[in-house]
Amino acid sequence: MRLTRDQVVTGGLDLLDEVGLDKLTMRRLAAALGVQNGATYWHFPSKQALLEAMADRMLDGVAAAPEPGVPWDERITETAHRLRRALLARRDGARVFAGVFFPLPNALAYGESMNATLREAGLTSRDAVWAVDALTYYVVGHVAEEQLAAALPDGGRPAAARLNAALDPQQYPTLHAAAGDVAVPHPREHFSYGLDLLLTGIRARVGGSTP
Amino acid sequence: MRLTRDQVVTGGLDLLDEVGLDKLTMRRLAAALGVQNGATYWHFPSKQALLEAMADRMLDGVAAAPEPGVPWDERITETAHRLRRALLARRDGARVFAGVFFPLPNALAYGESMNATLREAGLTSRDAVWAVDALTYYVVGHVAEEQLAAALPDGGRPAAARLNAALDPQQYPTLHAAAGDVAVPHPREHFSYGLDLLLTGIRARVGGSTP
DNA sequence: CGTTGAACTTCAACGACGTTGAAGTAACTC
DNA sequence: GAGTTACTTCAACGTCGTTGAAGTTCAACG
Repeated sequence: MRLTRDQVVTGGLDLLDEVGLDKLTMRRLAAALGVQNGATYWHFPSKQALLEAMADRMLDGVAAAPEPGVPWDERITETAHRLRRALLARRDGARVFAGVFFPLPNALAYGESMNATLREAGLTSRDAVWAVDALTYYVVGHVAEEQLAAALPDGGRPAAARLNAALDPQQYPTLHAAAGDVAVPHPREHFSYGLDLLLTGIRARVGGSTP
Repeated sequence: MRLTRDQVVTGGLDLLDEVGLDKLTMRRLAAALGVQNGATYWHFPSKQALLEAMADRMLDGVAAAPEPGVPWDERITETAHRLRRALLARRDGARVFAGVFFPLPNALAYGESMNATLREAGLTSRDAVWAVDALTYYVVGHVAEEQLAAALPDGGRPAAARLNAALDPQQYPTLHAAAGDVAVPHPREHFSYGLDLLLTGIRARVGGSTP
């Protein structure tokens, strides 16, 4: 059976879901594809190149088709949520994405969509680029932590216990008091809160001077 | 010559500066410490445990001693900049920090400092925790990218050329137009911009209703 | 001082990993 | 059907994190 480049990417993503990024191995991938070890190296020069292709595949459909009547801040919110869902859809998706350096087509399309929306809203070129950066760092960081928590053993019980044991009320009074809020039961609300902080900041830049 | 736990951590950080995270190896570390391969495993059960200790060491002094007269938003800004400088001070510092799961003493002290300041400012317990999360994701993400760019070969020239080649003006018009802003010459200003977006958002939550 | 037990190191190995290259096999082209 | 390209197999190289048994150093105690 011959392999396709696309089959390798798909197999990589399926294997990622199954075993996680740490156990995602070229040998394991070859085995999952029913092929010998070196075979994937015909389609990708290195594991890193494969991971980049996987990352870009994950971002399929994240770039928003600009809907006409929707205000800019809702479009930003929608795209940020789309990116979050795309990363969340695959095990360790955020870590895979964060490990990729070069901007690939879907990532560029995402950046272009965000950037264009912010330019329309009235930001300068420089401010738009920087605002997209801030938004993206936030989304990726948040999802990475979501997925980390999801991957903890026993639903995070031992980790939570270890944290509570470390939270000495003398040294860390407000954290100790907030322990119930740290064990997050509402990830989507949590995500939206930080996203809204950024959006409020951007709105202030838009509403102010437009030189 | 006997080893100390602290010597291993210090040696690890020095080696990190010298060779970077990818080439930071237990064997190389042992060699740098003038010791045989297995020796470090007496002081740390695993490489991950050593990395956690290194990460916490990096955060020494980041938690702000609460200065009396300074308003809350300036204290947040100051602490965020301190975290950035601490991560920036070591090669791949942000990546090392991001790879650590459990909150260690200095990380907890940082969280407590941020959280306490936001509680004083008037945020609810839940909002304070979530706002600290957003701030921290932003700082770590930003520094990770700063250090990634700093580690590019030839000062990033080939990477910038590759990016410009990929930035088709038809598909990515606003990104293409902003190409000059993407090659960031002012990292500190860039950092402050995103940080101010978040602070503006937090100020709006503080100034509004305080139920 | 001499001995004992703990603290620490050495040494050799295990299994797994990414990657490579020579040799083989299948598929398309003419 | 011959030849070339496309792809796979197979065996290996070097490196990695980690382990465990055996050795060494050191401090404390009798």
